[in-house]
Amino acid sequence: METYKSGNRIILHIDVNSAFLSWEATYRLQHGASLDLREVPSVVGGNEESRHGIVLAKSIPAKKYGIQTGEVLWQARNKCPNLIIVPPDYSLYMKCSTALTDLLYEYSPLLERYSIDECFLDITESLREKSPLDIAREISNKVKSVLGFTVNIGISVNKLLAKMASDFEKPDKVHTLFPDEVPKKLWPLPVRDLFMVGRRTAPKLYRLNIFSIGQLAHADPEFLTAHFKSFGNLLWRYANGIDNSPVNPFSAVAKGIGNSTTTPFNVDTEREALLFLLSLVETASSRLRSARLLAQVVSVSIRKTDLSFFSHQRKLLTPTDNTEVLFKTARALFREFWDGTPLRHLGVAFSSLCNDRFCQTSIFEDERIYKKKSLDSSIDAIRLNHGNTSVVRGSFINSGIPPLTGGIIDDYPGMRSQL
DNA sequence: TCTGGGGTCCTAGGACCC
DNA sequence: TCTGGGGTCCTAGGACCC
Repeated sequence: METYKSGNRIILHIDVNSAFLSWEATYRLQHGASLDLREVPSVVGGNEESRHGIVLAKSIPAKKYGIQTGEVLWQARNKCPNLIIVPPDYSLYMKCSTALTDLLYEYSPLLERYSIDECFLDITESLREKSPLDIAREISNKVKSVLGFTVNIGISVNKLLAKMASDFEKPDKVHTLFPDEVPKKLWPLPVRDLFMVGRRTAPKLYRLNIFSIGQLAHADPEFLTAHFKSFGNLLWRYANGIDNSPVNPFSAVAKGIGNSTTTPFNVDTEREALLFLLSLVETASSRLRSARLLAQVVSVSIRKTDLSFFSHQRKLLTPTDNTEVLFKTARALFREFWDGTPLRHLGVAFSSLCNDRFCQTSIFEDERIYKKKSLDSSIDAIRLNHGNTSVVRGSFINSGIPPLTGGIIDDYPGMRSQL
């Protein structure tokens, strides 16, 4: 039986089951642990003392207690008193993610890394005598035997349907969702399950008497456009399984680089706020330089203790990767819009990026910029060779504020909210 | 004693230009 | 002396993803 037609592309969506938790469990088993975290109620969670205490990933037994990703840890513990909580190890997760993509490249070069634990793979040209289901099962078995963790794989003719398919029953399952299966497999699902229907859009759809994906698919596109603008049309197309976006192996080119942090304590003085901003700029600008990028837009964001969020941004005359220039811009922005109320979160982001070899530099750049550049690159090199704490700005000493804030993860694609 | 940190994309309004 | 229309750029905010 052929549920796919020749002429269609065949796309797989590979999704690691409970990624952080599976990777943590696999690593621990390989290093002598006797307990498999996946088999007991457990979560990967942040540090509660520094106000990072939320659930980052949960085991399936933990899910049965109603524990949800993003939930605060004390709530999770209330739901399950003997919950095991382990801290995250992002460098391990990056290694596991890379090991997965290396394995997938054996099946097709048309691989798009969608997030740390999700990939799209276009296997149209790799099919030959095998069926898509055969290849998916082969990949699934190989990942399990070679890497030790399980994946869900969705198969269809486009990325949207493949992604929806991989979200069906878990873990360690392969599902198809070909266009002729859409009415039976996709349309009965709650509309909230559709990709791009989030916590704000779902209630708006309910008010329009749309509760299932099928009801959305059968709604009048013009009616949806009237309520949601162009987003309404996107929703209608997704509900009908329509998506023409290609698997893009080059999607990893960064459009923005940012660092943000929830501060361990409320920040209510400018001095402390600026130190946090500086420590964020230090890591974000060093990521910029190691990716050989310059930024032309600097933005600063804050979150107040009531969780309200504000941001300000400014475009520079000349793109730069210089820590001092970027920090001074961030400082000016912050001073312009902070009203002195206590903050629980600060962020810095750089965008309008361009390659440092092809960027237009200003004719007003003077010689001092070369000294600044060489200072930045010297500090980067020392930190690389001797650790991040080997060179630290004096203003941080005895401040209680870390001199560098935010992870330095290179060559890692960001997430896109659309396919 | 509230909810992390990394992203992308879209929209609306204002400034400014011709 | 009273005002059109089209276009681009910039900025803030809000939605979504994992």
